[in-house]
Amino acid sequence: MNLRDLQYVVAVADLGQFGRAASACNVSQPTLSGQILKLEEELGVQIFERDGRVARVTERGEAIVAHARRVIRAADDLKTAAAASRDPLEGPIRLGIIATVGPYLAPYLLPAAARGLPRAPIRLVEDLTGHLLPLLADGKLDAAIIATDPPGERLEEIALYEEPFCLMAPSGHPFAKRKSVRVDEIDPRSLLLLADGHCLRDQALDLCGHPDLGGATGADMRAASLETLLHMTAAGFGLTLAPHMAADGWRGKDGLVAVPLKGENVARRVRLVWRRDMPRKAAMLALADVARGCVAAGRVAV
Amino acid sequence: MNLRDLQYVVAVADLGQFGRAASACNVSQPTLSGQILKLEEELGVQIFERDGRVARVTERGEAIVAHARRVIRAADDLKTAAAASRDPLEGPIRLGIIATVGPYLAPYLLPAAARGLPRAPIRLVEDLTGHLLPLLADGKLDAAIIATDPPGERLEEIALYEEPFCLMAPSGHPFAKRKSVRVDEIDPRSLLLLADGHCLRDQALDLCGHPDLGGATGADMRAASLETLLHMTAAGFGLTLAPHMAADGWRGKDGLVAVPLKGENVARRVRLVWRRDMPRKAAMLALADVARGCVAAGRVAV
DNA sequence: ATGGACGATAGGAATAGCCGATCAAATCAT
DNA sequence: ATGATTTGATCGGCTATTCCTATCGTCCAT
Repeated sequence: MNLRDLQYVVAVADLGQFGRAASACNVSQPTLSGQILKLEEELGVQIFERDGRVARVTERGEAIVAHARRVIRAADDLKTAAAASRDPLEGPIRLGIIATVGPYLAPYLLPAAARGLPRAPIRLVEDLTGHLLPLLADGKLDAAIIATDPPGERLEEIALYEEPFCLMAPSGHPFAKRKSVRVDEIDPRSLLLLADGHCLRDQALDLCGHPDLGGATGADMRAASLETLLHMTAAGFGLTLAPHMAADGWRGKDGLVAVPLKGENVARRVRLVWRRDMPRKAAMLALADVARGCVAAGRVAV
Repeated sequence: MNLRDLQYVVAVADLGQFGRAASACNVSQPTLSGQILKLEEELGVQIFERDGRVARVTERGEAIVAHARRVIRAADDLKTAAAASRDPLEGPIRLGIIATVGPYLAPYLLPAAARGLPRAPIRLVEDLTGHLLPLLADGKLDAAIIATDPPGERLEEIALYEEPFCLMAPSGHPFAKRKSVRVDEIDPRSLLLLADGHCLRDQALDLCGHPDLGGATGADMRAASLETLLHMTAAGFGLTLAPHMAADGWRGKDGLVAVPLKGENVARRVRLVWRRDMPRKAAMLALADVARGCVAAGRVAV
């Protein structure tokens, strides 16, 4: 058995074809075929079902493939650890970030990181929490910035900042003139919400209640971005909860007013998370420092 | 990089010498030296410090070695998974068992397992919980039978049975004639205890109090085995808490009486634990069934 | 039926891994 | 101090593995 063979197996499992897998691995198709055949014989398990069209993973093969992924991830970690032991702050950091933080933090974070971590270029991936965490677990991301409790013990986290929510109301709205609004004053049916999967959607529903009403909110919005939501709010379609950094971008613009919220937990905790096995903890801590610096020094948020 | 190279690294780290490591790996010393040298160059990290006498792991090497162990364990798991996918119930099970369970359960468990799991011979390792758990984590054991909560999320467990404690008293003792004794009636200073590291010692102290007195119990015993303790008790040196299965062995013998205990938590929960990554869960569940069968069917315990 | 896509097979070339023999440095015993 | 011993590195040659190109068989779609 061999690390390379396992990479071949994973490639076939991912791409569904021997030929594609071979070119992805930069070897010829016969080479890959032969090695996999040999491995199957060595293990006594047929991993793939070849029916001429596609290569499917057999039921017994599934376990093998899963373990192969684990081995490869561990080997990658070893290489990363070796590189990190030269200089943990050197080498690219693949950073996931949720869609309701990315647009507002990135413009500050990226330049700050370029200064604070000059040898560690940041590659940003913006997506939903539910998509980022598997990528993280798979070793396809080095870290992620999210706003919910990370699941399980396999992840390590460090808090970046607390970000209060604001109620966003069109300027004509009765709330627009208020100093503050209590969460229980807000009619959840008037709330405009993001699409499923955005943690901000769940947090807004948690705060303003009635998640049991299902999707029966006023406009029944499933907006793909916070900006869409804010435009809709300005146009008078309803109200929105926005994190402070998003609200800040609209300060001074016409048509939309940010009103502080009163109540329990009217803030979200934004944190940096990474796999506990990831060998560049020093880089993670440095990145967290940079991010905290953005928030503290800049005009950004809380 | 290669799985074999990583095995070489781990062998050197474990044995402290290139030569020994080479023979442990069944290769010549020049081969092993060469491969490790090549790996060090490839990773850009000097893993070992050669000073002519011993090969020490460098500080930067420590991380590499730790990751290498992880890779190898994952690869071993893959092989195990392959074998298990043929028949999970085939192949030896290396089973750790704590010293206060082993002598009483093993005589029933081993024959029962030989019948219930005929193709999975049990290799029993008796030791303290604190020694078994690292062996388990290292993949040097497949499972362990312990009586405390397993730490962390990396282990999976299944309860086997609840085993009440009995107060063991010499036949002349006032408690010997009682139907039952409350734990708070027992003077902890009269308790004979096992050596440090036995969970039963801690459990006895938890029940009868005064762990803050340090070792100031009556006879200040640190017995290595429960049998020693029971003999001491029979000889009148004090009292002992014994799990039901151990007490049962003395039933009918002169000089020692087992008295049921009253109170909270006067039982221990014996369970089977294994690494979550271990691919033979089916064998674990079958083994647990066998063990439960011993306890239920036999005259053993509760 | 036929062309195209896919994987298996065969034979030869390149590479990597291995061994025995030997060398250099450090340690130990006299 | 000095020779013996131990330990790891180096060298030359051998072997096994891995890889490639070319080719074939099979299945599917046209």
